[in-house]
Order: sequence, then C-alpha cells, then structure tokens
Amino acid sequence: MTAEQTPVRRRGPSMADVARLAGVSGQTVSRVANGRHNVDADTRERVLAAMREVGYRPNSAARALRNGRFRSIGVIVFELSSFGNTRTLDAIAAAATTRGYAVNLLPVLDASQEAVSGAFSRLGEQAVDGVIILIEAHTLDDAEVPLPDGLPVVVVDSSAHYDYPIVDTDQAQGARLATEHLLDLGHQTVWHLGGPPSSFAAARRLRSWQQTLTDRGRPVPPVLVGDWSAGSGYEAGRQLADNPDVSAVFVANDQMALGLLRALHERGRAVPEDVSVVGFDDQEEAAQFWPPLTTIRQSFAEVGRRSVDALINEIQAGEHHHQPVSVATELVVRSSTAPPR
Amino acid sequence: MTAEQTPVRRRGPSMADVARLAGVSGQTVSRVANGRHNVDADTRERVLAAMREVGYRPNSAARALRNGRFRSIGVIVFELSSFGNTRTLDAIAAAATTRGYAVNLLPVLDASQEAVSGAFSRLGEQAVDGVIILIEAHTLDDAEVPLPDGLPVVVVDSSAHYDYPIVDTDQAQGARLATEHLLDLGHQTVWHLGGPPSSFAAARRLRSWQQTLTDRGRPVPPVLVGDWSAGSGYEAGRQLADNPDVSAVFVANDQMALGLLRALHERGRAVPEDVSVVGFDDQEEAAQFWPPLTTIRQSFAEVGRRSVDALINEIQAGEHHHQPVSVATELVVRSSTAPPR
DNA sequence: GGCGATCATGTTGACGTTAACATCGGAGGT
DNA sequence: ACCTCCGATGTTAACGTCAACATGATCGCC
Repeated sequence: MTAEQTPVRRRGPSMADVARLAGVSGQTVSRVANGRHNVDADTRERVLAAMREVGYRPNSAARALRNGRFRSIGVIVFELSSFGNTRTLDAIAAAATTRGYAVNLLPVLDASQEAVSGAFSRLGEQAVDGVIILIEAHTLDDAEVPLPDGLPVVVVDSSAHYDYPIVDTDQAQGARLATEHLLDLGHQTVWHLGGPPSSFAAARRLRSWQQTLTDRGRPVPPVLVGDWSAGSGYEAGRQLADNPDVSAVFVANDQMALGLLRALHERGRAVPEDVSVVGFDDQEEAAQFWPPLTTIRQSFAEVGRRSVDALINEIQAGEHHHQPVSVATELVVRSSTAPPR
Repeated sequence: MTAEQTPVRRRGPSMADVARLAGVSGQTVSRVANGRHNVDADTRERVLAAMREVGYRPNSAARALRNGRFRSIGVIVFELSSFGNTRTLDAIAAAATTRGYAVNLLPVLDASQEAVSGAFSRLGEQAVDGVIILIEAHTLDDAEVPLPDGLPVVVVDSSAHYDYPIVDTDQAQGARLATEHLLDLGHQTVWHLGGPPSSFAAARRLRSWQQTLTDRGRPVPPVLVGDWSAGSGYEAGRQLADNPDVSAVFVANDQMALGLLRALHERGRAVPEDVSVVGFDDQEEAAQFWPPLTTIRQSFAEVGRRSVDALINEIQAGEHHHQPVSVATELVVRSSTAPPR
C-alpha cells in the first residue's frame, strides 16, 4: 500500500517555467525581471504576461548566491526594551527599505555574555551584507567579539573604542543645552540623574553636565544613578525630593523623568515651582507628562538614516569613514522648568 | 597603463576551501557543518580546525537555494509607532530566534494604500518562508492584497475577516475586567475613551465595555474617540474633566490614559478621589504615572510567541489552525482607581 | 552590394550547498 | 573462510539566477 505522496509543488515557479510559457530563453526572462533595456517591447510584454500567469517571484536565494550580495543588512539589538533603540530601529528599517535593502533583526536575548556572542556567531550564518550594532558598548567590550572578518559594520553608540564607523546623537551638546537652560533660568546649580555607568551615552551626558557646571563656576552636586527605567527614576526622585537644596534636575532620559515627577508629586514638591526638571529624548509622551516635560529632543530618525547611509557606503564602496557622525539635539521648553522660587 | 585590479577576494571561503585544507571531500565538511553524527571524531576535529583556520561561514544563500527554505520569517509592521507593536515584535524576534528562524522586517512606510501594497509586493522578493502581519486590519481590507500564493501567513489582530490564522490578546475579556473593576468599586457607570475606529482591537474593547454595562443594567455614556496617542487622550480628557457626572473612565490604552491624567490634573480633578481611571496594556511606565495607573496587562510576549508558533507550524507542517488564538489579560490594580467619593 | 556595427536573443557554466547514491574497509555471524 | 551489514567517506547532480560569450539578423554607409 504505497502512500500517495501529495504532489505539492513546494517550490514556486522559476524562470524556466516562465521562459517555457513565453517561448523564450531563461536569459531573456532574467533580462525582463531585471529591467534591462535590450529586450524587444513585444517580447517583454509576452514575458511579463507569462510571469503574471504563473505568479513568478524571483528567488532571492539564487540571486544572492549568484551575485554574492544579499541586499540585506542585519541589526543587532538588545531587546527592543529602550525607547531609543526602538525609534532608531524604525528609522533604520525605513531608510534601508528606501535604499532597497531588507532588514534582518538579530535580537540579543538577554544581557549575558554568551547571549551577545551567540548573536554574533549567529550573525555569521545570516544572509546579510553588513551589520548595524545597536547595543550599548560595554556589553561588547569584553566579549571576544567574533565579528566575521570583512563584514561591514556600523556602531550606533557614543564610544570611540571601535574600529568601526560610529553614528550617534551628540550627547555632549544635548546635556550642555539642558544644563545651561536651567542655569540661565537662575538656578544656582543643577542636579543630575544619570543612566547606567555601562552606557557610553550616559557617561557622555554626565561628563558634559559636569563640564558645563564647572565652566560656569558652579558647584557640582553628587550624581544619582538610574538604569533608564521609570522605576529607577522614581527611586532617585524620592532621595532628591527630601533635599530642600534641590531646585533643578537634569534627568538623562524622559522615562526616568516620569518616575522622578511622580516622586516629587508624592512628596508634595511642586514642579516647576519648587523643582525644575529637564529630560532627554523627547519621546511622544513627554508633552503629556504632568507637567509637560521640558526636554532635549534627539533625532532618532536622523541617526537611523545616517547609520544606514554609512553602512551601505561601506558595503558598496568599501569605504570606511572613521570620522564619527554626530547628530545635533534641540531643547524643547515646556512647563517643567521655571526660574527658582 | 593597465589599472591594477585589487585582487580582493570578495567571497568568503567555501566548503571546497575547507575540504582542501582538511584533506576531505566537500560532503564531509557539509556533514560536520550540520552536526551529522556519521563522521569520525578525528576527521571532525580536522575539519573544524580547518574551518577555524580559514574562517569558514556557511553561505546561507546557497543553503536556502539548495533546501528551498530560508529559515526566515517576515514581519510586516506599520512603523514601530505603537507600544504594542514594538513589544510584540520584540517577542516575535525572540521566539523566532529561539526556534532557529531569522526575522525580516518589512516596514510599511506610511499609511497610504500604496505603501501597504508596496510592502506586500516587496514581500514576494523577500527571502522568507512565512509572514506575520502586524498592521491594523482596516489598512488591509480594501487593498488588493497580493499576498504570494501559498505563503504561510499569520495575522496578529482581532478581526475575523481573514483566511489566515489569527493570534491576539483577548480584548473583550480585558475590557470586561476593566469595566467590572470600576463598577465593583461602586461607580454608577463607566465612561470610555476608545481607540481609532479603524482598529479592530479598539472596536472589540469598546463593544465589550458596552456589553458589560448593559449586562449590569447601567447606562451607556457617549463614547470618546482617540487615536492611541497621549495627545489625543489629553484632548478627550479636557472634555471629560468638565463633566461632573464622570467618576470613572476606562481608557483603551495607557498612553491615552497618560494624557487624560494630565487633563484631569490641569482642571483640578483629583485622581482617584474625583475620577477613577483604568488603562490598557500595562506598559512599564504605567506604574510610574501620577498616580500609578490601574490597568489591564496584556502579554505581548505570549502573543508574539504564539504567532511564531502558529506560523512555524504552518511552514513546517502545512497545517492551518483557523481557530483564532486568544491570549488572556490580567487586571493590575494600582492607585488610579477608588470607590466614588 | 559588401562590411562592420548594432541589437535581440540564445547557450553555457558557475555561484556554494546537500540529497542521493556509490564505494570501500572492517566487524560480526555462521 | 565466506558473506552480510554498517559506518565512514567520496562522487554526482541539481537548486534558480545571471555574467560572459556566441549567434544571427538588421541596418547604414562607402
């Protein structure tokens, strides 16, 4: 009793099928598929009709094998946890698509060393022409980064520790903008709730805040440290709220600022009357915080676009631009800042 | 003057190179690369060493061509705008990676018809074995959806309008949970700020809220409509705040709830003393809203996992499960709800 | 009217991998 | 000692596409 094998055509139609139907050679089909001009108008029509009839789809595997290029870029992300990464990824995807490249997501499942190197080694088997790395630097630093040799890479980060082209927001400029805004309002000094020490972006913002204060001859208060999460902002806020000296705080991102605002409300300290707060990122919700948050807007779209440009440049021209790309930020004044009482 | 062509070996080493170095046939290298057991331990070592030496990486294009499978799934997303999509995508990426599949991002650049069908036709050229669709239904409905024939598809949405398997959060159960929570606290009725009419998820939540009220013999207040954004929540909140009849509001997502809270604060209506508010999603920040938001937690992780499971099942077994998958939600009580004054 | 130029189209082979089959040597059974 | 079976390894061909080259027809020009 021979089991009747379902004769399901698993593969789709190929050029050969189209060619047969149109009565031409495979090569002609190829030419039509690739929009070459040296095909007779009639023939082209006939081929296109045949393609439609059989539902032809070019096989990208065969194409990639033949051409040695995948027209695809990989993006290594550490979860899509953070607001910034998400937005940047979005911009990358848009830019890549526009440039005719597909985007391959290579998630790093947890923060462990092995997960990171796991992602990197998986990379070797991926069908990508280049990679954009979207995870914070420290996670990489120690890892024996087994990046496949000769694979173009662009890093989105604020570290200068790489041999790869770097694109990022100008953290220092943004932090200066925030700090100066508060000082200009008349505050004696500005406190700072920073991001995790492992983040270069956080370190840059912190350093620049510090620098701005000393440039102006102001005392530098002790730094509070959060982990980017709103919860950690709340924790820090509870400490700050009880300190009557605190009249102005620069928070390293909007999410932490949200938690900080909650802590201040809880303790009955009015914003901005008692305490002024400036965030960083300008995520959509910041305008709807209570009170609406003054913050530093960074253009994730621009960062995404620039990193794709840099990567595709590397892929197609083989050119490295080791000159880091810095994207400027912008101060957005809302209601969470005011002169000291 | 013949320009010296840089003899850059653009292609990486292939199995043949490894085979030559290890003194075996290509097939043996293939067996080692795929972890087959029928290879002598010594030989395997020799091959592995050779691989390391030349820096061998399997060429996934050749593999895909040979096997007819890409081990890759596509995800069609309408920007990564919404919190929910982002989280679901994250879960999908994690689940897919765990199952050994790569994830291809297929962004829909704008809401226009052509952008959507653009994404779909691009799909035909993508190296994917199946697709998960993460865009709201209405955008698809009218479109001549030119989905490649025979390509496995899973839709993450609450519509039943598809021929494809569907996975989504149990919107109706969540909305009922929210509404009942408020009624149980003693509120006479519950107002509703819904999502855009184009969203099936929003429609489900609305319908279930309505149903719950009528089941309990309560009056059904007029519906307010937002677009998921915090800004639209603020707009709606300004209307609600001036209405003294409003003592309880069920908001269709947390972001809009944030804006609504701001509007209530602005008008001096205390939460929860004057007005109780329940959100939907339980995004991380909800616990740090002012006051911390009572909300409906939906498991994006589960939705992502289940949709990947469904898709891979379809890919590997060819089985469709037209039975929609519904993922349960959970009420998380915080400080934004209380009995009426 | 002959000759090369130009253009549409066809033929061949290679990209790197692996399924299917072939081969070969030794272990085990009678 | 002979035969079988099994496991390790090699050989061949094919997946779908496209560059490179080959062919043959048409055209214009001296």
